[in-house]
Amino acid sequence: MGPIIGMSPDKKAETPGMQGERVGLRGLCGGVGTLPEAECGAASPLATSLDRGSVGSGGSEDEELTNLNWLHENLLQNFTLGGAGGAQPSASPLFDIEGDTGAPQNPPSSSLSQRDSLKSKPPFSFSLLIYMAIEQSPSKSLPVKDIYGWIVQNFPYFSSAPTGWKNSVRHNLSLNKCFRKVERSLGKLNGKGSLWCVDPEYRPNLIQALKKQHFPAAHAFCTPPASPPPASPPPASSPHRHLFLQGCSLKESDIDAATAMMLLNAAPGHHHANPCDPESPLDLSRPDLVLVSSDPNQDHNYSSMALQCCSSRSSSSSSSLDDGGPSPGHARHRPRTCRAGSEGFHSDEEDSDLWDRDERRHAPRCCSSSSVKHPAGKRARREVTANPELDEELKEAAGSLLHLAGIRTSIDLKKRSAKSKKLNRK
DNA sequence: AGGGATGTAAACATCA
DNA sequence: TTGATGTTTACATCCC
Repeated sequence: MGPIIGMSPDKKAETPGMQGERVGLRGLCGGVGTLPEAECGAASPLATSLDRGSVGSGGSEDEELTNLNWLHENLLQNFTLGGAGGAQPSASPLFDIEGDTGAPQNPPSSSLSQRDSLKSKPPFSFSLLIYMAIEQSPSKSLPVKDIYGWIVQNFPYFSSAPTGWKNSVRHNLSLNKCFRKVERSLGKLNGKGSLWCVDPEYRPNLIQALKKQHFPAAHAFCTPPASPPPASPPPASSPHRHLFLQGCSLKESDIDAATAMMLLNAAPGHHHANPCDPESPLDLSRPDLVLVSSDPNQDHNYSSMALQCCSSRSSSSSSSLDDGGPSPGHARHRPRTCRAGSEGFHSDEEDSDLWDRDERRHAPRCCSSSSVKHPAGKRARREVTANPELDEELKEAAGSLLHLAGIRTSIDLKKRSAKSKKLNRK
């Protein structure tokens, strides 16, 4: 997975639409400062989205379009609606967590071929699938079962696939540092297992991974007319990706926007509250969450730390979603901190910058890590940095969205040509 | 060629 | 007891 470059944190402030949506979600959940599912369990995406009944209504074997279509249909449309329409409920079933809004405006089954395409194996890694599932959930946390459900719903391929993929999902959840286990609240004792959320610290990794999964080939295959075609062969790094994109007729803007959606939806600066933090509801509207550090050292610290740990493969696209630690063994089999229960469900903010990876790895699984903690909001502060790279990405994302809306910005054009040049060089 | 990422399978433990 | 969940290990494959 990719070296992850954190995103500009200003998303919240800059995307009122999303904010409105979040606010809407928050309002739906009704609760603030409570465990995600404890309050929003009824609003579980699964509870609503699975009801849409598009699962397994399979068809032919369109192997290619699957996921961009899916991404486009579900993420982009939602986002654009949410962004342009303010707090309009999403048209996407994925985001239709209002629950009872009836048939989605753009049901996945609206297009036969599209639906059919959903029967193919997604080109996303399990990490990304899990990430998307979690991110699509209103509470930003899901039990394993709901993750299964989300995957099955959105990728019916898995509904008929051998159940080994579930093992893979669990394996990923356990193994991947990007995901954190969150014990269900005491008030939600029914139901087995824990909630899983995305570790905000690693969210950029996942975003980057998602981006990398689309961008290179997207540029190769879907180069916009404004840009010269890449001279080199498409850098599709895998046959699967290649296949997947070969039939892709999506415009680059679609792909960009898809990524943009994810970027914006999941940027570190996004500041939807940490689902792992009982004190931190999904409240994007809280201006106090946007802590902008004026300390360049902090910024650099964060940036360098994040970039270092996230780009262990020298900004190639394949650094681990794990922290990119030096030791594979360590990276892969890190002891997971137990954010368990009401008490163990500690905020990510408590994770320490100084608590380096090794310490983290060697920390006891169930940490009453009160001794090594950060003051709350430190992460938020450090993530809201003036990292120009993040800024660029955010601009790019915004440009993509504008482009999707038919508005081509100068930034957009510049970025695209720059991208094309970059690709040509490669 | 080697390392890393990813996928898959399996064993095992825990818990409802 | 059973099934779901979670962890860990091992191995294969692909890509850089």
